[in-house]
Amino acid sequence: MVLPKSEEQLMQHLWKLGKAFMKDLMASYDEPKPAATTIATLLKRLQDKKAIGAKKYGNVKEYYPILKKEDYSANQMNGMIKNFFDDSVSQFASFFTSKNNLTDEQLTELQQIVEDQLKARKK
Amino acid sequence: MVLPKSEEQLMQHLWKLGKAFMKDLMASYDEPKPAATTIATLLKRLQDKKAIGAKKYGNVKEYYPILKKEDYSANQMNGMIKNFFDDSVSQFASFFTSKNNLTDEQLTELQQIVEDQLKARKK
DNA sequence: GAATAAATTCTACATTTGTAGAAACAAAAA
DNA sequence: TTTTTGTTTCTACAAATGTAGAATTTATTC
Repeated sequence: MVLPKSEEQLMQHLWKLGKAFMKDLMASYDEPKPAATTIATLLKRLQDKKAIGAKKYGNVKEYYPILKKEDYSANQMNGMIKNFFDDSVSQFASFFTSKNNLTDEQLTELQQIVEDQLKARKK
Repeated sequence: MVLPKSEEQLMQHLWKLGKAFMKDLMASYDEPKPAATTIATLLKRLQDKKAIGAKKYGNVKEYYPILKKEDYSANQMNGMIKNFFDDSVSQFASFFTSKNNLTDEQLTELQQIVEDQLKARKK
């Protein structure tokens, strides 16, 4: 599933909140906030796509994500890797570590992560 | 710069080719190939956006990327990190290494890359 | 219970994206 | 030099996306 930018943004808020009412979502937008009806439209579209669900309380609904952030981002990632790195993870890794996206600390942290990961697999 | 899917796809072909005439681009699409006019439209739009340039040879044009793949993908990547990993590169790295996107070999390779990178910086 | 406020549903519309036909054009082939 | 063919330019249009007003529905407050 690939969502348009505006819907993805809303999903980000909802993922962060876990579940939320209109007002919570509204609150999570920066100024200048979109019109409530704009958010409502996006919520409707996301429901149609089954990316989110809603539980009714009176006239008000509480929304919650159905699509998992992990799944969605893994997807995105794979798309990126495929398109920008010829499906070669190492090429990706190389790019990712060289561009000074990372501070020395982060790089050291990454080293640790990789090590742990390798250790975990050996078992 | 964020490009729509279809334009990005065309950019991928052009990045791979370096520079290309219509027929080269056409050739780089899998079956079922889009209509030539479809590609032409995308080329036009990309020119308007200054993502590509063209040199005229008679009635024919040779196209070349202006937007660099490295820049474009770095952008994408940063967007992903910001949106999906709270701006935390290490969180991203962690996700990235754990998802079994990586074989043991690749992970070892990454380890090497990180190490080299660190070593290079120490200087 | 009437007025107010928030959320929802319905409707609308401009812009962007995906896709391509028709016409014009120029290079190559016959 | 006429025909053919690939390319470009122009035009078009449906679908998706971004944005929101109007009307309606409830819940809440006076």
